[in-house]
Amino acid sequence: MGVIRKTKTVEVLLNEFNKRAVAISAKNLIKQFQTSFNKTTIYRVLDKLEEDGVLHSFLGKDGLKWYAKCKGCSASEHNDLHPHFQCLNCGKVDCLSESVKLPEIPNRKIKVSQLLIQGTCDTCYL
Amino acid sequence: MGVIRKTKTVEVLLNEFNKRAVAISAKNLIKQFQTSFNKTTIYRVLDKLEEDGVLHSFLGKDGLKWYAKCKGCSASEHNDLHPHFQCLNCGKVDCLSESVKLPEIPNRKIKVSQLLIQGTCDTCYL
DNA sequence: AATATACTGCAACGTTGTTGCATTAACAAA
DNA sequence: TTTGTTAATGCAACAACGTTGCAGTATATT
Ligand SMILES: [Zn+2]
Ligand SMILES: [Zn+2]
Ligand SMILES: [Zn+2]
Ligand SMILES: [Zn+2]
Repeated sequence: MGVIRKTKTVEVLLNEFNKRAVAISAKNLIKQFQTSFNKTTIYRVLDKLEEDGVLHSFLGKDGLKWYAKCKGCSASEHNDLHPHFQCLNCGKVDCLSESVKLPEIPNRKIKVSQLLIQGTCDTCYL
Repeated sequence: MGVIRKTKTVEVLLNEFNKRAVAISAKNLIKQFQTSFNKTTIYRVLDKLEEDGVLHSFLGKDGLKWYAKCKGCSASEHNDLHPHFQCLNCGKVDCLSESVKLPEIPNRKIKVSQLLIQGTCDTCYL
């Protein structure tokens, strides 16, 4: 399907992802824009933006859904196999550009992988 | 705290993990034993078994909580940094003994990591 | 057997996310 | 600009997974 119309919600959410260079959770966006948009709308716009290859999603440490901007993805090809880092202190989540070398697994066909690294981020690192 | 009393629930659940060599989701156990045990009890026993170093937990592809037997863990030291494999066809989840080499991340302190590999398992692999 | 308390079941609740449907707004054609 | 099509939205209700409080029960110790 894909995002077709340039609505207020799409504009505002996209602007948020452009402004902040980090990943943002759906929960966070819903809280931030609760006076402007309904949570259902936010979930649906995020879905569409992911289908379109504008955002990619992954699960954070508590199973919450996070989104971040894609680099070089399209609706037909998603390239989001990079690891993510979540700070256990401030909760911030970043995309890591470093690639992961997956272990060898006999007799199995690997399709996707998600690596979530947790620890202390540069800001919280004392 | 730890598991102290050998109750029926503990016995049955532990037996289940010993019988099957794979990871089991809380959801699965609740469904399987819904006539025998209350879901609250199952959640609590799993919690305790994890605290005791008998089981370790991780999140599967949908954010569901999975448990598997620990090898060489204790209440004081948990050694569950191995990756897991989830079959996209049959849903089965295994612990992988292979270790993962984490990417270098400057200015951050790594505490935990969870790697979930998804694909087709040996049984479903045609 | 009596006691202390860990464990259990139940009901009610919390959070994240989804669905159905009526209304509104975006876009294009007239 | 006006009109018409239909995607997008808001709302309420729901669904799934998991948690909490509390009263009653079972375990282990004396
Ligand atoms: Zn931080
Ligand atoms: Zn990312
Ligand atoms: Zn399989
Ligand atoms: Zn494991």
